[in-house]
Amino acid sequence: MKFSKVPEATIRRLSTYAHHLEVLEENGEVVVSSANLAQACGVNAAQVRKDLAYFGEFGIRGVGYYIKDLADNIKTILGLNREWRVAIIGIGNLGASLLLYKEFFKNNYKIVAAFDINPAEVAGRVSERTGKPVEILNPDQLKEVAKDRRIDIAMITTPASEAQKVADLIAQTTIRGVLNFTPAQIQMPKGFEVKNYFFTAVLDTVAYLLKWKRR
Amino acid sequence: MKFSKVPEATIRRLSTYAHHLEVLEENGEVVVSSANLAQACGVNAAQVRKDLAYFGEFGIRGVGYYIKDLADNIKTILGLNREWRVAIIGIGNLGASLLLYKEFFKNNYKIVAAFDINPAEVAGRVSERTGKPVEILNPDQLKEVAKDRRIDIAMITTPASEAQKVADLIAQTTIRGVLNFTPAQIQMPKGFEVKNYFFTAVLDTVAYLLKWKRR
DNA sequence: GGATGTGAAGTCGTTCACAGCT
DNA sequence: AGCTGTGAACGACTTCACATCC
Repeated sequence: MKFSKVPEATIRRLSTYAHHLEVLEENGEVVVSSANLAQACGVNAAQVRKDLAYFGEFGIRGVGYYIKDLADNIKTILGLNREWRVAIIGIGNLGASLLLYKEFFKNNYKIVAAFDINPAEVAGRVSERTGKPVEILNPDQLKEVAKDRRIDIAMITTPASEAQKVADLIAQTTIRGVLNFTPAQIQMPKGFEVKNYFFTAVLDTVAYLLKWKRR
Repeated sequence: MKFSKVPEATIRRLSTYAHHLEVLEENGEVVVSSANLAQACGVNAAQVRKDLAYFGEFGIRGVGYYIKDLADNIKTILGLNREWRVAIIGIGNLGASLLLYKEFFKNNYKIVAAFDINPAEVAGRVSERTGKPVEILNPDQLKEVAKDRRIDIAMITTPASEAQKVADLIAQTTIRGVLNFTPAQIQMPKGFEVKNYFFTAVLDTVAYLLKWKRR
C-alpha cells in the first residue's frame, strides 16, 4: 500500500465515500460505479477513481466497485479498522454534547476520558442529563491518565482563552492527535497532528457567499 | 471593492485573521505586520498579504496594519457588520448545544428559531437545562416562520437519515444558506449556499495521519 | 529601513481523455 | 460495450522575490 503524496482533500473525501457506501450497503446494493458514487458525494467521477488509485486498484473494469469490499478497504486505509481512544477536554455545552454523542462508537472512536477544570460541578450537571454517574477528571491528571488509558486523540472544547494551556498540557503526554474546536490557534511542537475545527469559520464563509452572491 | 475570483480558502483564513486581530486588540496592540499575523495564524506572510489584496490595500508600507482598522475591514468583507438570522433544525445533543451557545451573539449571528419533530418533548428537555421556557417549532412550519422571521441560514443538526427531507423543506423557503452538520450529502437546487460540516471527517483525517506518520 | 503589494514562478490538486481490462 | 486506471493538460492556490511606497 502506498502512502506517498496523498492530498488531504482526498482523505476527507474517502471519509465521505465510506459513509455513502454504508448507506448503499444498507439499501442492499452490491456494486457501484465511480460515476454513481461521485454524484452522490458531489464530486467528479475521475476524482473518485484518482482518490482510490492512491492506495491501490479496488475496482473491476467494465463493472465498478463491490460496495462491501470497497468500504472495507477504505476503512483500512483511514485506520478505522482499529479503535481510537479519545479524550474530551472542556465539558461545556459542546464538550458535553460530544460526550453524549452515541454514534461515536460506530466509527471506532471511543471516548475514554473527559476533563474539566470543575470536575465535581460538571459531573453533576452531565449526570443529571444522562441519569448515570459520569466521571470527569481534572486536567492536571492528564499526563497520567493519557498513559494509563492509552489516549490517542484529544478534542479541545474549552473556551478559546484556555486552548493554549490545554495544548501545552497535551504536549507533555503520549497523545499525538488533536482536534481543536476553539477559534484560538494553538502552537504545538513538531510531531503532533493538529486539526482546527471551528464552525463559525464555515458559517462566515456561508455569510460571505450569501452577501456577494447576486452581487 | 472587488469580488472577482477569491479562493474560498482565503475566506476561511480571513475569519481566522479576524479572530486573532480581536485578541491582539484586547491585548492593547495597535499595529501588526503580515509576518506577525501569519505566524499567529499558522500561514505564510505572503499569503496574508495576498488574501487581503483581493479586497483592497489595508496596510501601510514600512509599518504594517492598524489592528482596529483591519479588523473592521475584514468584518465588512465577510459581511459580519450585519446581523445574520439563523435557524437550527433538529434539537438533539448537538442542536441543543448550538442553541445554548452564548458566544454566537458576538459574531452577529442570531438564532431566531429552533425546530424539531418533537417540539413539546424537546422544549421540555432544553428548558430543564436553561431554567427558562424555550420555543421549539415543528418543521412543517418552516416555510411561514422563515418568511416571518427573515431567516437567512439554516443549520441542519438532525440525524443523517432526515437531512434530505429537511433540505427539501428548506428549498421551499426564502432561506438561502445551509450548514449541514450531518454526514449525509444533501442535494439542493442551484442558488443555495451549502456547506457540510461533519466533524468525524476531520477526526478521520487525524486518525489517518497518525496511522501513517512515523513509518 | 522596513513592511506592503504584486507579477511571476512554483506547487499542488482536479479534470480530461483514452488506453486497458473484464 | 462498459467502466476502471492513469498520464497529460489544465486550473487553482501558494510562495517567492522584488519593486514600491511610507
